[in-house]
Amino acid sequence: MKTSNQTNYTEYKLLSLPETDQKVLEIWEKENTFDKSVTSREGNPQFVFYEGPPSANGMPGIHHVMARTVKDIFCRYKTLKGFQVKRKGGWDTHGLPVELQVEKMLGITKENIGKTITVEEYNQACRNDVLKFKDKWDEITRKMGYWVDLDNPYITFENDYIESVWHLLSRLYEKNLLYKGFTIQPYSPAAGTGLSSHELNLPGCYKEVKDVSAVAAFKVTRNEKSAFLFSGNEEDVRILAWTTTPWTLPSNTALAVGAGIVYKKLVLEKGNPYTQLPMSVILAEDLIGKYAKELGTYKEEGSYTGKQLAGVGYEQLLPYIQPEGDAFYVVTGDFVSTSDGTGIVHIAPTFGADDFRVAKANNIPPLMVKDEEGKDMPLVDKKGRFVAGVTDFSEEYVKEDYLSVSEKFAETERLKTLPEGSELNTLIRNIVNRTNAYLSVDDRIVLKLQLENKLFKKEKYEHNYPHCWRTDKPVLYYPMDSWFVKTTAAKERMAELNKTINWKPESTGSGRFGTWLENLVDWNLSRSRYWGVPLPVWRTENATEEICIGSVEQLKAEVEKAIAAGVMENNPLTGEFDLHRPYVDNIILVSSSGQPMYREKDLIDVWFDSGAMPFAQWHYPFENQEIFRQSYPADFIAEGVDQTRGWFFTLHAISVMLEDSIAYKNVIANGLVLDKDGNKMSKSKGNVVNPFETIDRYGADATRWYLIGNASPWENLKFDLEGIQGVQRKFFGTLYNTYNFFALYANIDGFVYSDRIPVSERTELDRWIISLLNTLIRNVEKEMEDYEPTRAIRLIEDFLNENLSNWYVRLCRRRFWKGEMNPDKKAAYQTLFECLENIAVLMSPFAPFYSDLLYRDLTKGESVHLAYFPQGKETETDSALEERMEMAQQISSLVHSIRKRKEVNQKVRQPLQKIMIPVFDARIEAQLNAVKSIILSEVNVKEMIFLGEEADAILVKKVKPDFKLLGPKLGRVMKEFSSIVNDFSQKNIRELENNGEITIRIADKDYTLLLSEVDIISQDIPGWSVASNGKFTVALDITVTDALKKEGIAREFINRIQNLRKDKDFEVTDRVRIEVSSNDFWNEAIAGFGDYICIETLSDGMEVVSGLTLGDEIEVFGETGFIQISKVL
RNA sequence: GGGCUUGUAGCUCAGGUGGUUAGAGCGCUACACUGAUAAUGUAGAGGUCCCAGGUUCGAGUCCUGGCAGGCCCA
Repeated sequence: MKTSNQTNYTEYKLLSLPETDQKVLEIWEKENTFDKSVTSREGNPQFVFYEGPPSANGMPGIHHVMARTVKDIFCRYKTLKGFQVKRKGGWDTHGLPVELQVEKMLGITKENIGKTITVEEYNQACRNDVLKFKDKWDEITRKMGYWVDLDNPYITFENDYIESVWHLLSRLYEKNLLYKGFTIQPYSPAAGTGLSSHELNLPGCYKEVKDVSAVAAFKVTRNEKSAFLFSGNEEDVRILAWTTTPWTLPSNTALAVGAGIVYKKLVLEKGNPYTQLPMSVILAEDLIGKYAKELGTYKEEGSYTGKQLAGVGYEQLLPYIQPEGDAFYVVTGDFVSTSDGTGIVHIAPTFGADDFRVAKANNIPPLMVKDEEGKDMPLVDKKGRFVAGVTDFSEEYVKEDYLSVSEKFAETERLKTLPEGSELNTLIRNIVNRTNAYLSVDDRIVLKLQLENKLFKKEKYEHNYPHCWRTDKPVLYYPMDSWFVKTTAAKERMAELNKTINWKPESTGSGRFGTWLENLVDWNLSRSRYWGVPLPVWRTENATEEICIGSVEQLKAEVEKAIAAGVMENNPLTGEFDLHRPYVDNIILVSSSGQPMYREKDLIDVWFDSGAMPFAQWHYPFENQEIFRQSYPADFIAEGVDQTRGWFFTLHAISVMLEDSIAYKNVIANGLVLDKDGNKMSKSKGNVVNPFETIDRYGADATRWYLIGNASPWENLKFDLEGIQGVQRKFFGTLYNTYNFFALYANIDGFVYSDRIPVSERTELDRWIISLLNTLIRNVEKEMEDYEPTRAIRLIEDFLNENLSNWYVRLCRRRFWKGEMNPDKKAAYQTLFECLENIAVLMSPFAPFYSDLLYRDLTKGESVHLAYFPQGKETETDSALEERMEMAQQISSLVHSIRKRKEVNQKVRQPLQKIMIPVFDARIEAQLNAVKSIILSEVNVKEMIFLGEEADAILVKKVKPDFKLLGPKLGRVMKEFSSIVNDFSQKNIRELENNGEITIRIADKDYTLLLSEVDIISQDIPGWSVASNGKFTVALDITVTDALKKEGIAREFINRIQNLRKDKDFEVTDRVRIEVSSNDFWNEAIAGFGDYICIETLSDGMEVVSGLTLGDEIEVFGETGFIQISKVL
């Protein structure tokens, strides 16, 4: 009897993943495991990972756990593979969200900055606030097991970081890739400020408003380009374009059509609906119905695609100001649709982003005038008023909402007394006097069009329009000064290099990112805010001279020059200084001609900050040049798919433009984490998952495993806590049980892993699971190299659950608990040990805590995270063995299904005599023979018989046509053919088998079916209980002979005795004596199988005692009696 | 409106290059097992593969067009 007070392998009472987390975290901290995982790879090739910096001014969410799990998995995996993986952490600290949060906290708006609070105080508040939740972030980082170096992170607000960013900007500047231009942006004339897209997305910004809309009729100029539009000599052909902002019509310089849209020319019988002057109109075919009333009766004369119309010129609609350059013709634009309007869009490049873009692409100039300083400005000033040149409406607000009540009153009075002299004035006077109400500029412009035969339709139109959240007044889209990075200059190169990046999923790279690159516009860097990296450009007031600063050193020198020139008094860059506003704004430099230069007030887009991190995290090029070169570009990055146009883009753009290189070789763009019903998580819905609670409750490993295992990271994840519970139970529970099973018996037997038994000397089952293990190792490696973590996880799960636990351990159980230590037992221990050890390594990137505990429990050595990824050995892989074990599983399953049929109803405990399997293939027969004993013991049957040719006659067979072979050969008669084959009689089948072919006649045509073109399976064996799964057919002999019955009874006894041992809390190793009351029903069975029962139940003896009434009452096949079990001391 | 993406069992997901019984897990039902036992096994029920066309002898898979959800952008 084996006694063992040494416990080599820790046994556990229950599985608690949160406790495991705690325990392992303590060990990691004590042993500096993370450090070691990096230092132990010193001198090995590097795997370069870039951390996309999170912003610590908000709490971490479950989606951050998702993103960071993805990052962590590959860094740990590559460490296992022997790479050195340094992971420098980082914090993103600038940007609008920070500012807005601070403003909310302080109860101020942007207007207060510089007034009730100084820029200095404001920025200090931002600096204090931005790392507010750093502790929480550090905590989640630690708890989730994300290994990243948080001791030396890069922080984007630090001077060193900013200096590197400046350096990059100055290099762009030197390459002429940084310039000042303008772009159309939302602008609030009432507030006098531009609005960010974020501000436009504030709730309540978009409002339903009623504006006057007009369909204007643009008169086509008759020339060779437009000749095809004209039929009569005097025809007046007009292009109809719709607008909801008539005030932009004086700025019109083009008309846009959709290249693929079909347009019609209609000759109107009654002419212009307002003036009745003869007119033909052009509009989209799809929209003709909308204007039935205005069109009246008409004759359709021409049909053209937008493409054909492109290039046709027209007369300027409202010729107040002339453009500089060639304007007033039709162009195509991809944004044109036929969902409303006329299918033709009026283009005012100064007041619409699409307009600006399409005009620029077609070299059409915007309508501009010169301001007092001689600079270009649009026809509307920054207060929202027309310039003087728009004579009819000079200095009038373009939107009624911009007028105050008193202004509106004064204007109304003015309109009532407009001087006579024009038809328009008279009309306006009359209307205003009649209604005694203000008449908007839009209304009056429409009136003017109407009088001039240029209006086709007007109506009040209700639509959604953005409003300024401060003033509640409508926003204008207005050209604003901005600094740009000329990304268009590198567009092709970016697209080209993008093709060398391995994107997961591929479609994000080629689709979302690729098409974005194809349609790239210049990168607008400017932000008119306070907390961010200041644009390092200083300019003279007349903008003739400027300098872009690329280092602190350079700035110091320039300041010294300025001091020498008397522009500045002292140098603020000595001692401690800050490169933020307002300090840099106070620096005035001097130009080479001696004029003072002031800093351009803009901050740069925070996305530039983060995109600069490959350089700036090392304070490159001012320090760490060597380190930078070694860690550029990155091998791997991962962030949410929402970063496609964010970080993924800015990294790529900066790298391509400055280094002509990609910034990252592999990138995973992970999807969103939604709630379990597929809704976006939001505070207002109250469906936000708290990652701290989740991890505390289920453990980091189960959470990580679930996040990755449920679906590929780039799919959206419907996050369901029940899913984590499932992972906990199914995977970790099984693993824990398997380990505990091993530990229990290994401790009893005093097993210690040593002297590896060659796999070739182990049993079939051992060799099988080792073979699968090696296959698993290779496949996990393949998936991980392919950045497919989900597939890898599923492979591990499948191996553990289906193969190791459900088959290997279950079938091998008795090898572990029977008898003394012997080579077979040792082989079983070694095999199970090897499986568990390798699982620990394979799973460690995903479940870093439990895997480490398991690994340490098994090996008594160092952390699993210092281990190396195992070799998937071909020599220990045996695909024939894997195949035949699968056959064994299938056949066992078939036998089980027969046993439990109602008409059979024989539990597995009842031994049965034989199964028969029809086999016509020698190879398969050999395969089955090799696993025969496994099948027999699994299904508790004594013999397995193969029915070969000799039994041919009694088998009922079925023929299955091979569609893949026959389809191409037969073509359209395939269907009929297969139904004939399916209906083959046994005689037909025999003929096919004997002759190797058979002739089938369909529609007077003969077809030859070859034996090789069908699968023959035996479907039934008359008189037997049979089951078939398409591949195998199994017959079970269900006759229970007397001898089998006795053996069944013996096994019932074993069962009862084991139960009682358990009930009585006997130790697994305790030996017992048994007495059973005498009963004719079972005495013979006990006599015949007594030794067997004793061996199975660790009994020293079993006696039948007449009239025994001591012990426990038992029942076997309906017969009752008593059994007494006593421990042998 | 555009780009990308998803739609397969009640739920979460698999389903190279088209091939005739469409799979797994969870859940459900039934049964078995009882020295892995707060575990385990087996079987069963459950599907217009979002819809409509098309290509094909044959479509969950390929093509076209819709519908619905999601993300990003305008």
